[in-house]
Amino acid sequence: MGAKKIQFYPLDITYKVIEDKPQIYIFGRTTDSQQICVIDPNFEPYFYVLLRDERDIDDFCNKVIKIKVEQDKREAVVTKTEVAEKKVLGKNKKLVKVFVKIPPDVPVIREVIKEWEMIESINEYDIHFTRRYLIDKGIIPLTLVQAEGDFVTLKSRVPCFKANKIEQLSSDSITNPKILAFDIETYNPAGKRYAPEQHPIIMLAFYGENFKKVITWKRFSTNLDYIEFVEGEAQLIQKFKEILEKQKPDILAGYFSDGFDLPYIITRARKYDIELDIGLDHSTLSLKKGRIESIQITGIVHLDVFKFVSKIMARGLDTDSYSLDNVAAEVWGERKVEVDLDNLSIAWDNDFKQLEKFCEYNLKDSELTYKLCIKILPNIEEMVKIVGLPLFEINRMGFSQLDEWYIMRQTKFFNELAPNKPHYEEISERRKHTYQGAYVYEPKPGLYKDIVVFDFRSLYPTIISSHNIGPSTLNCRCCKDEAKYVPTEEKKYWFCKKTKGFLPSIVEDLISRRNRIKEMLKTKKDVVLNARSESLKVLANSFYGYLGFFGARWYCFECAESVTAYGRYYIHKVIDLAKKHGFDVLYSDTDSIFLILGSKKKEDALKLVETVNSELPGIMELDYEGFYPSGIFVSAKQGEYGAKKKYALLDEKGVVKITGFETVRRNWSFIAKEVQGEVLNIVLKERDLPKAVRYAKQVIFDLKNKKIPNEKVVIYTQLQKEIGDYTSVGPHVAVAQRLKNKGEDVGPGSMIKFIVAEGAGKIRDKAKLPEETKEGGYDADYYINHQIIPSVERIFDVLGYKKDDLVTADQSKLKEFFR
DNA sequence: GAGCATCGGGG
DNA sequence: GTGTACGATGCTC
Repeated sequence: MGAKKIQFYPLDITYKVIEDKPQIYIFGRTTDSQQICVIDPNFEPYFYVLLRDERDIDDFCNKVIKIKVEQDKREAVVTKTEVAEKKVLGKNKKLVKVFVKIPPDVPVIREVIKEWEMIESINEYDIHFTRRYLIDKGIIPLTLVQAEGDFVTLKSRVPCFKANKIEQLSSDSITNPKILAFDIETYNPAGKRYAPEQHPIIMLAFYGENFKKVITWKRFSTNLDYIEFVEGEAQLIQKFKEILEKQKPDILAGYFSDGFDLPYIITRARKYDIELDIGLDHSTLSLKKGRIESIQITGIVHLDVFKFVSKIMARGLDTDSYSLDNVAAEVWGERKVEVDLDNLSIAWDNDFKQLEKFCEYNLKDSELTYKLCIKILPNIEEMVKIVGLPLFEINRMGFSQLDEWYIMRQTKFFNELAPNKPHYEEISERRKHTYQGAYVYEPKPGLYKDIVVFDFRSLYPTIISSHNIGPSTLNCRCCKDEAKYVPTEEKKYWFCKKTKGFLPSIVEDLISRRNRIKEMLKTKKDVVLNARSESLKVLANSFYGYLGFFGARWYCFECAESVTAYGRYYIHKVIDLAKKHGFDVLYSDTDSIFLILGSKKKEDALKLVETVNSELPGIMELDYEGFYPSGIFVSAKQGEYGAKKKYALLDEKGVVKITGFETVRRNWSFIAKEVQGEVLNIVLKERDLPKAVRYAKQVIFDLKNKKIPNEKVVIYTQLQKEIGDYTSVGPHVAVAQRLKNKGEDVGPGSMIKFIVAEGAGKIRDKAKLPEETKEGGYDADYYINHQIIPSVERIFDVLGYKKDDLVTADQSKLKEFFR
């Protein structure tokens, strides 16, 4: 045994229990590009126990080793105990490391000892076995690992190698993992809910390097060679399996495929009793009960591109919709094939010639998904290498989780014991706890020109690092006498000056690593380094949020409160300096400051940044963010609480950037969205206020005179549950009820279209189906008062125009406001 | 003003 | 899963 050595890049990891022993399975590619599964049978599950009194350790070990719990014809036992030393909130403590046979024994044994009097706490009992393995072995997915052992024969789609030794070899990364993107189209008659139980998959597209394919099962004549016809849906699903088997991708990419494509395929496959045993270990895809969160394929990394885009990249994108179409358009200006999907089902039933176009559409979606995947993969990969968890998991994590698991990995190097996750009562307790947040300098609502914007580079991380903020350094005894208090209102916190804390060390390291990379990036452009820098930034910037996140293991309310206190302190410093230099401060929020240039020049603003930076301590730095020729600041809802983050800016390229306006969602009528966008455009680009007012008034006038086509006033709302289950009946529920009475199939998921029509009573009484409503039959007053006015009210409010002024036909008022 | 309902992504 | 929890916002009562 142990004769052979192989080197490989891990892609996916799982474990199996075989003969009452856990075995780690690591799937990856060898250095010569062969798929492989490396099995490590030598890792044991364990957890830690901290006793109230260290003198009880022997006693505890003697007791715990005797535990036997019968369960499912097997026995959960403690196999051994070890004494370990670790830091618990900065203090060295002796702990007992309790080993069990298989991972599911951990909760069983924990249940037995939970109430023991001598126990202070039980820790690290809820760490998934594979994650535990990666951390303890120091293995980083996607980078070079060496295993010693021998090949074994097992039921598997790839060669298996049993390792008796395994180690991280270097940080060399996998190159060109094979990516296959896919997308399905389903039969979905217009307005009907998605019903995977009823409606078939009619098209399936794949896209990869040198690979394009669309499978469909109604024949039509075509010259497109990538279209392949099969006999029916069952064969289409078989093709799905076949193609995966032949192509052997490392990564299968989809867009919202956790939530749609794969669950749909699974549901349909079940109908035909097709076993979706596509896992490299022949494991079958299945749906778990309840809310589907993710779908994992053993050995093949299923990436849901949408998840990463919407969770991690979201802030870097301007689009407020993360649809494939919008995201692709923003990332590189490419759009989907334009088709009306409502016609797909019609074409499927009647007009086969039309289907070719839908195949092109289908392929294009998978192509966009593929390209998007290529685009974001460096970012996910770098995050994988920094946090140290598998691609599949990193793909689906949010900021707090990424931070938490980054910290978890660091515990090994700092020899820290991980605190437990909070339980129900603790969470609700934490949720109640609030503290003073960031400073906001309220803007005076209005239309402005020549605005310069500055912001602090990584304000909160630099504060955490330079003030040593963390749970273990909070109000330390050693600095009590000469404490330098955090500038909170009551001076109640200080942080240790003598010993660097665990968390601040981590943040400092993140920042300095990033700075080194940024230095390198100055001399050469590099996609990977850039992605690494971005990942480090994301982790560092999320730290403050993590400290105050109710679900965090390293939650520290006092720390979060201190971070914002320092933040307010520093931003005030800048504001004071700006004023001293004669600038008018327009707006400031958290770490950014908007100044009005007035008679000054851009150069003066740049000079101010320099001056500020020369006076800031350490690594803290103010950046020049940009110049905007025009901007409108809008007051928030009537309340006194000012206009928080509600503004639209016109940048130097003529692009309007909107921040904080009520997200115009699909349950707004088209006309409301249209009016809001157009009014902002006129105001910012043309600065022609009378024109904006005229335009809005015209629309209102047109509504009154029923000149707006019905299609622009349709509101779309989705039914979420059975009609009978509603306690409060909204307009769409009332409409749905009538549809049902007519014998239509409506239920959870149905998209209800309605128009608020003329008539008496509540809105729900007036809600009518579009086809029931004659052209112009809508309730103009409703649309004016509940759709148009709310969408532009605040904008006009700023310009000194009240909503009544919009509704009255009196034009004389205009002159008053716009001379 | 609380609490219930919906959106999002996908066809 | 060595498992608990989406987050934000609007509408109705």
